[in-house]
Amino acid sequence: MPDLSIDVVAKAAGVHRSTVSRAFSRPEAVKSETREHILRVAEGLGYTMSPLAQALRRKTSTFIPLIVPDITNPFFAELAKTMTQAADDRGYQLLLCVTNGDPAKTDGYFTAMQAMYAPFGIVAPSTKVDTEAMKRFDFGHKVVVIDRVEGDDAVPTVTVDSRRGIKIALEHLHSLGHTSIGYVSGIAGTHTAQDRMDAYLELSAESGIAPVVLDSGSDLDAGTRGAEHYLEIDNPPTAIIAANDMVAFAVISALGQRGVRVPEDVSVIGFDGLALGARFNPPLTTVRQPIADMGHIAIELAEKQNIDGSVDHIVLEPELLVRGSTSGPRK
Amino acid sequence: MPDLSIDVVAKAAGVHRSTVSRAFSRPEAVKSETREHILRVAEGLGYTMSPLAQALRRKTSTFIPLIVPDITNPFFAELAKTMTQAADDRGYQLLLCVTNGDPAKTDGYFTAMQAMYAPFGIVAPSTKVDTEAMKRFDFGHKVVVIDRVEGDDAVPTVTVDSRRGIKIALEHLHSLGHTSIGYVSGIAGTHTAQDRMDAYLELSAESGIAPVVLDSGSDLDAGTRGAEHYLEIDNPPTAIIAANDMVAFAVISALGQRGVRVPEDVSVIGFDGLALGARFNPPLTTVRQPIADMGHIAIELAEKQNIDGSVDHIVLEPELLVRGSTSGPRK
DNA sequence: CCGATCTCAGCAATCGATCTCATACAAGGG
DNA sequence: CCCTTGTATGAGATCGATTGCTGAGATCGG
Repeated sequence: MPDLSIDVVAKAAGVHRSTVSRAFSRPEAVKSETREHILRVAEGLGYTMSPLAQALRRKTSTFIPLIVPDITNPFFAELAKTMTQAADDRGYQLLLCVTNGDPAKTDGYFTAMQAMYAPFGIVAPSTKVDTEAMKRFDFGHKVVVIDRVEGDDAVPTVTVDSRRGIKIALEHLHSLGHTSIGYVSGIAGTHTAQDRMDAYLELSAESGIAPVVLDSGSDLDAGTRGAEHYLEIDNPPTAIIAANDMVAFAVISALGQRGVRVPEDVSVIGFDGLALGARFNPPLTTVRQPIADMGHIAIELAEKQNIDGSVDHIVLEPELLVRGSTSGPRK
Repeated sequence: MPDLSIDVVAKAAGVHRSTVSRAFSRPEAVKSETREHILRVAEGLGYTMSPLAQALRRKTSTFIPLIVPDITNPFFAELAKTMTQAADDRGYQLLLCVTNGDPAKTDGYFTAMQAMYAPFGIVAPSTKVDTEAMKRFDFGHKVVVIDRVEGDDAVPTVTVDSRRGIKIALEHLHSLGHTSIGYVSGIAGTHTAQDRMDAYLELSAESGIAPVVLDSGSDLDAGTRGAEHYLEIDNPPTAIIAANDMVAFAVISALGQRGVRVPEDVSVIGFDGLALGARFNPPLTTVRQPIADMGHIAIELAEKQNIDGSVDHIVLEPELLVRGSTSGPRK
């Protein structure tokens, strides 16, 4: 196949390459008759503009990186999915970047994103470290973060109201009759994880209930340890809040292996609202984050900032999703 | 920040830009003394080469697209994870492309990959359609497929031996004492899904057992329907093979909601070996695919083809992963 | 009928690198 | 001492697009 450059099309259409360029990217600048002819010729040749050359010349592209720590984590996978959609709804191409928790890679992606002239990027951080990496780059390229960011109001963020989410979970459990409610922490390091934990502690205190933190670890084994801890307690709670759905899965699994049944013996509620939860055994009751909205909003925020320089911090409302992992306490 | 082009570095180092270029990409072509000086200067300036400009000029890049139908599916997520690693072990940058099952998007990614001068691409197809899309592009850009491909030996592939996997599952179940073993199909359309189903049917026939296909549907609800079907049968099988782990999850979940317990009432075995399975309730016994190997091999195959034009078809061995979802039949 | 205004398309420089070719200088052979 | 050979760097065209500037015609009012 002969390389399809703009010049080839220009020759075929009998015009200059600048005209072809304009036909594509500035339709009003070329007589509509000519334009249509060019477009037709291009179509016939199967021509598409080189995003590379375009980006190089324009010093701006439509590549927008989404930086996530671990695509294997369904939360990020769902985020990636909806963001892909949201991105190309607006004519962007999402580039999924997975750091696997390696800060060096985050750095790499940031410089790559500069080099690719990305107009902006989205970061879903696993740790607070990531946001520090951002500071090492003086960003003409803007970034929006899907999490809360401490001490740096200059970066737009979108989060779900952690406190509200925990409150919803607590209320649900209370209404079911639970009075002793434990907590298993999720991946540490993120602000949201911290916020959820804090909310649990505060809210418990407020309602005069002694908090029972079964595990505050940072890894996926928190669930297993939480379950073990649960068994060691003399008067174990009748319900458990897990910091996120993945932890909830792990808790239920570990509990199950030790003969504790959910929700018969103990209720478990998660936080995230993963689609996967519906197919868990039992289907997971959880606090749903509007993941799809978060994706769209993140992109809107980025665009808005690009245009008028405004920096917003959007906080979304979570909602309760009752499925099968919670019920009244065993009497 | 002043735009960091190769010329800036060249000036700063007091050499011509060609020398800088060579210092980076053809180290042996420049006096080591000069080279080190240039590298030092570049380092100090925080300079990195523009992958865009590089690709444009070289007509080849290190971007390699991985095209998957659905990143939300943990199989593809795990594949993506290991391939990211495998890719940049070899100096490539993996670009994750999600089609969401939309063939039009697949096309889009193919043309994008041409435009980006990707040296090759990896496709993990959801349907046979994808491979047809490939034919519409005459590929100077080569593709390797993670699946079997029908009637087109020209494209390298890597797969797991489906028949062997099903056989392993069957043998495991037999050894546990099961004689009536049902099957729930997975996502249809892929060759592997077809192969697994065929293998089940043939192998059952060979051992003189009547196959019981609980569902042969193509979507994620196959699990639910399979469970319903299971309940309607007079003499239901004592074990079920699910075409993949996700379906196994769904089956177990649906069964659980209907009061059927796994493995007490019925054993269930999956196919994939997802990490998630270890945290399911109960932990899923499954036939493990060496996903990480598949990723590495896919890239090797692509490179090999690029070099000597060879087209290989690698078939990997699956292995049994016994966890908690299988046990002897209830007597 | 003429100059002013407006459209529309061509020209050429440019983005940041690569690569072929040419040049400069050093070393080695006869 | 001159010519060959080789090594190390510089010059400049090029990849595929964009864009400010220029000029050719068309339109229009007086």
